[in-house]
Amino acid sequence: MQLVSGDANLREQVVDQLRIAIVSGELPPGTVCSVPSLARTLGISTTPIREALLQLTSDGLLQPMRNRGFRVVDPSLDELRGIFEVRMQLEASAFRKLVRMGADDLSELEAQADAIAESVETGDVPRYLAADRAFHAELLALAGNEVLADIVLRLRDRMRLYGIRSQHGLERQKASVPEHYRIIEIIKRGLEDEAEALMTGHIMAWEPIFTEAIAQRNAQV
Amino acid sequence: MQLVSGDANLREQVVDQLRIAIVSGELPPGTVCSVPSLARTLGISTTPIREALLQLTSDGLLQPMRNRGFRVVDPSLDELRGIFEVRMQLEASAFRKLVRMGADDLSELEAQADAIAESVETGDVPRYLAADRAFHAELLALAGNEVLADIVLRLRDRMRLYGIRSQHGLERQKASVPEHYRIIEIIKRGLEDEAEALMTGHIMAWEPIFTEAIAQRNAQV
DNA sequence: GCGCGGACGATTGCGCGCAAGGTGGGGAAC
DNA sequence: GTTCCCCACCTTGCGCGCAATCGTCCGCGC
Repeated sequence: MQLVSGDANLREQVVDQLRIAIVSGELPPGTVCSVPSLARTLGISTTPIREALLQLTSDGLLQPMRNRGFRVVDPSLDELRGIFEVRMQLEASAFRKLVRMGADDLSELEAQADAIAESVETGDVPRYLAADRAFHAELLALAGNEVLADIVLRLRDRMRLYGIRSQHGLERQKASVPEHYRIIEIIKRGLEDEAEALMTGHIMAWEPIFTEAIAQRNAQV
Repeated sequence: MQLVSGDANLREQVVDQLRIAIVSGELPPGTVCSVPSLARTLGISTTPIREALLQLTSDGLLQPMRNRGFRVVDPSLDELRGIFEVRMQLEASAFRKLVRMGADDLSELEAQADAIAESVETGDVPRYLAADRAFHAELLALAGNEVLADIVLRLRDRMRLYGIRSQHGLERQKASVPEHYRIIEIIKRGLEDEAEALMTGHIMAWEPIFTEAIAQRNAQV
């Protein structure tokens, strides 16, 4: 893991890098991070490390082990199911609300949909993830409930993305491309009846992929 | 504000105390807290203070002002509406699911419902809040989605309780007593059709009370 | 061979100092 | 009186050391 000098303060850099390392599987579940060891590895002081680990603990990615360090939590199937259940409800209802309200400026959505399509074309998985996240963030912002948007985005950032590069994962990425354009079209035309079903399917299609990936991982261990 | 020696570490004590002070209105919106000033006030070092303020910032109760301190965020009506919208959806569907599944042990719920009734009887508002929170926490736990339960409880802990002691607030407390018993009865009898409406009403009945309280406060300033 | 105890090592939580940076107010200039 | 500039104060973010605590491992006794 390497710190990039993008953000100003060290704490946020550590949070971002560790989160990526955890959700991508680079830091497998069960790995124990400690404040002093990470400080040595990254060549910085313990203070921003400690603050970052506390943040990730609050986010549900780490769990503290008294005087032993912070352990990367096991992504249980129950947790995954719980996350998908909440996301499905909130994003579907937010989308339906957005379709009912209508929206003026869909250019950002269109730009991100294009970025998603290009990423799938070129096989650029990190860019796909970033663009997909940005697309849904914009969608949620348009729906006009910041609290809901914040919750959903945090849930996204908490999910392990183990199956993303699998055969099924790549197929799902490809299948998601037209769905994003369809989402935009539904907003433009105000097709409220189609909204909920499309969004539900769009989200839940990922569940078996992640479930399978986590189940495989658990079977290995 | 005073630190109680209940929890072990100072950080959590500070978080809890500050959260109570903020949601109760003891620390009005706009108040600026700084790490060194709070450290002097509480007579402890800056480190646990700083960690607590970062936590509350992440929870949405404070917002950092570069080199000026942490400001208690203004509880906008939009935010309140957003919180209620999410809570309504999640708690109602979780309750419906629980009624469908059924539950074995409702003794904890009954105990908390009794505590709620007693608190209203004696006018013990803090105890009412604690018991009501515990009741709904148990309800969410029985529904079997930890992720959802965590989200809802965090939203509860984020809401300002300004109107709780008003005339309408006290009336609402009294009206909520039979509703809690009714909730238990609905689980016992598996009355799935009544579940969603009751829970929605039970939650949303508070919205105008808090809305009014916040609107009044905003009008004063 | 097996169970137990004590010491070692590592970790957390907290206290504290310091450099960098921004805010606001007071004083000077016009 | 108004405006502008500069300085002093306060803040954040980070580095670092220390006491208390817990897990672990090795050696000793049985």
